[in-house]
Amino acid sequence: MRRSNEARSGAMRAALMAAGREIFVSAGFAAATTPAIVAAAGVTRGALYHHFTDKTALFEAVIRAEAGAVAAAIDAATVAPADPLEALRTGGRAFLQAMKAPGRARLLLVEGPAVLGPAAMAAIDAATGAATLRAGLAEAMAQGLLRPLPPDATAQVLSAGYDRAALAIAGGADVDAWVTVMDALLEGLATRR
Amino acid sequence: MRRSNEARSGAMRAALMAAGREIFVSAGFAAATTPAIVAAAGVTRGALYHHFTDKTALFEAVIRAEAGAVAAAIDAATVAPADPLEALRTGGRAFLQAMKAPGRARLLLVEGPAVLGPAAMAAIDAATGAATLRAGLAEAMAQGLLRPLPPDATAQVLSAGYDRAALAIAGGADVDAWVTVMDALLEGLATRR
DNA sequence: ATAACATACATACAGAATGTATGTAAATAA
DNA sequence: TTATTTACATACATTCTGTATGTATGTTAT
Repeated sequence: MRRSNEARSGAMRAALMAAGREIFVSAGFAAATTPAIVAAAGVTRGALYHHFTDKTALFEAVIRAEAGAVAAAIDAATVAPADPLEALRTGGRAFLQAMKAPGRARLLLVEGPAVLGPAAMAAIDAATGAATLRAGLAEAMAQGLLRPLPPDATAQVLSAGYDRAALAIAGGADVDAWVTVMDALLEGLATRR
Repeated sequence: MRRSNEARSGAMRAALMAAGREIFVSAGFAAATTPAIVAAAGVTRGALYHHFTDKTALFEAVIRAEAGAVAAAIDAATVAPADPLEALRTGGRAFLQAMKAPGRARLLLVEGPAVLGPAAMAAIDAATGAATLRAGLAEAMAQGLLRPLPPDATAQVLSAGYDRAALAIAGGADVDAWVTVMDALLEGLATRR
């Protein structure tokens, strides 16, 4: 069985990331041991430390993949938005839907900020989805649909609300109540007619 | 020098919690080693493991103290509120003020949820401050000052916004922008007149 | 095609941290 | 005062992390 190095590396990285995701979710980053991870992948620690500088680097790769998946799901859901406000509501719902993936909320909202730091997580989010939210808000404000407010802080506060909703839903909470509240929040920020 | 066991234990627990807080803040829970903590307290690991079952138990004691301090600061600031809505705004500002204590935002909002879990942190918050916020919202809704919404989800979403604000401020952000946004959020949820 | 080299991965090792077990001194109880 | 519990220190066993080293497989050049 002869495989190119590129194919081998790609498959190995994917296998390590999948195993890492599994252990990180079930045990948390701190209790996720590298022996457990490589056992789940059916390899040795040599492979892990060949492809990733350390346990944190593997974790970061997993986080980036998760963040990318969420961003892709939101992008796919917000094609052809009627208006910026509707786009925000739709994007929010798509976010909550995407965050239902098992373990994803814990990875992106709890472990990630603790392990990589809030700043690094913000940078990852910015590279993926957060910029879209901020741009959507700014656009809605420019069109006079939303009250003029500091766009950065507004985007982050709304994002924090959606994050908390995602965590609650991951914990078994009812989706509808949270969608209701988030929609009310957005409507409250809309200009009066 | 003769001291009662109760006094000894109290002083030792306080010293360990102070040293733990210091190291947890500077290094994070994972990188905070028990040798470093007891060195900062000027004792040995024997004292630590006599008073706390493990490193996590010490951490939880520190977290509970921090949460209690925040709750006390909010309580002190919200004596004699004009109306429920004003109480919410005042409480929010007091929260942001209290969260300026160095390292507090990281402890309560980043490390705590990761180490103890979001559920345990919610329980700690509930025992301290979160119940007040929820009650304030419910009261404001009952008086017709706020739109009727699921009180739990609403309280958590607002709390998440204030949390994010506290983290941003801890990271050096300007307080005013965040107060503006949070006040706008509350005003948006108020009933129209 | 084969020698020379690089890449992929496994094995072996050194250091450090955690939690426990055990030992000693001080305080409380009998 | 003696007995017993409490407070703390020291010593130990286990386990994990990251690195160093070794081997096999793939790639490049002559």
